[in-house]
Amino acid sequence: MAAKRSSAQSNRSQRKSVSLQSVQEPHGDPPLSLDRIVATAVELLDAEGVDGLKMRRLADRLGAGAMSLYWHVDNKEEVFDLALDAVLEYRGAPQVDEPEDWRDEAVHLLQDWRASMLRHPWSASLLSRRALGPNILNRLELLSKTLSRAGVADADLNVAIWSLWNYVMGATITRASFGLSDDDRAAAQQRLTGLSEHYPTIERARLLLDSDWDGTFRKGLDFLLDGLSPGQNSGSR
Amino acid sequence: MAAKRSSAQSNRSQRKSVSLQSVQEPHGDPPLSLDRIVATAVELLDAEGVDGLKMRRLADRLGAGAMSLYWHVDNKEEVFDLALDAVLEYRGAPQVDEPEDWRDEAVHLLQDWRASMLRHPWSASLLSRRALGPNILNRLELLSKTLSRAGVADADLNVAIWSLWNYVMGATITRASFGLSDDDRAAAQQRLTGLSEHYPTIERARLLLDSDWDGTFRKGLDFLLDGLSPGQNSGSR
DNA sequence: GATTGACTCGTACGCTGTACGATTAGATTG
DNA sequence: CAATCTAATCGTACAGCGTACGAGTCAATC
Repeated sequence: MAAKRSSAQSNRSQRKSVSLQSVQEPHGDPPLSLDRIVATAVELLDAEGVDGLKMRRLADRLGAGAMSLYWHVDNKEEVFDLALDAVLEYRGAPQVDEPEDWRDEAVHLLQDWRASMLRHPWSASLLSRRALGPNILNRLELLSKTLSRAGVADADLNVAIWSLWNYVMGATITRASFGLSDDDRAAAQQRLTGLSEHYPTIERARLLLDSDWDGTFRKGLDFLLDGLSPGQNSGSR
Repeated sequence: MAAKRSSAQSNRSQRKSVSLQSVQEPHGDPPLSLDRIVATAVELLDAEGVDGLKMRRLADRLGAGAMSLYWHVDNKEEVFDLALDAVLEYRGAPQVDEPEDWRDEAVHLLQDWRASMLRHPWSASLLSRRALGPNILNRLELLSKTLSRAGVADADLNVAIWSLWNYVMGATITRASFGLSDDDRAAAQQRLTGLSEHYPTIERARLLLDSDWDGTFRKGLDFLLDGLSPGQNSGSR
């Protein structure tokens, strides 16, 4: 009998980030591993949402017993944390050292961030946990570097990063929680029409109705970047 | 025996908004009511967090049997939705019709929004549910009206509202999930110092460390408002 | 007095996360 | 070779959860 390794290695920050790519066995039941567990958890979350992830079901999908998971993982919470970070791996081109347009670079970084999360809508609702996995930190570092190279002073970097982060996270959560499906839009329409008398301005703005979410996100992002770069020529680009 | 009224009235959008104020009985066990249930749920959430809210405990606090709650409420989810909206009631002065500085008004509205949620940190983690309660809608309407009176064209209103909403929600969730306590900050410090080699720019920005959250929020908000009001004089104010 | 409808609640069920300890298989050691 | 150790798996069991169901209470109405 061995002492569960959990406490010995539950130092999660040290554990190398889990990749979703590398797990592709042809058939049979390959041995359990953290990578397989996380990859399957992401599958399950994609298919059934946050409430659909149960330890027994996860184990079933892996062809394993439920309790076998606990050798690799401390508890269910950790599965969530790992799944969230796994989904946030950045697969973009490594930054070059040429100046390039920093603004394009920042926009691309942030749009990709949002898109990655919207591909797995459950990830937005997990954001409230204080999990700074390596992939999140990596994205933050890339963003910081971009802004820094753009000439943002170290003293202002904090504000700039947080503003952009906040905007992206808010937009993503909002987008993920309001429907991606047409049914949801219909429901929203239904909800709002009855109340237009109490909320006339909301109705005038056509809030929530036939919105171009991606375009709205982009426009707002540009506004924010305009504000953040007072020196630049803040055209609408 | 009566048919549960649930389905008949679970038309939540019609139900008048629940107030936290009005529930103050000296002692004894006043009869159950939706107001009391929601108010007590908020208490319990404040004290124990999201995971601390169990139907049995909620009922205990109310001096009632667990199943009695289900006469007033469809399920636990609805308790969450109602608690979230209850906490978002706006207690500010009703808007006057004088012009006033629209920018100050908007800033005040958004700061109050954030502050209201930070007073109940669990509320941030509930944001991912698509619950547009009356109090949220009311705040959105106020914000819309302010922007509209400031001269924002109806066509741009949608973007403006969502940008501000996204920013505020992102900031609030981030602030609520990263620590309010000193222990949390110490932990963050601990986490980051080991990794400074991998994330040098993050460290230079002193991200997450001894940050003035309120000030950062305010500054970023100003940047966003600068971007949103291209016509105005976009001073640092 | 009988009936009704609003409201309360005890019991029970299915499901959850996971503690505990037995079991196995492979490597290491004498 | 046998003995021992370590990593990994999993069956069983338990406490706690949300809530379905139906019986119970009480005031208002006929």
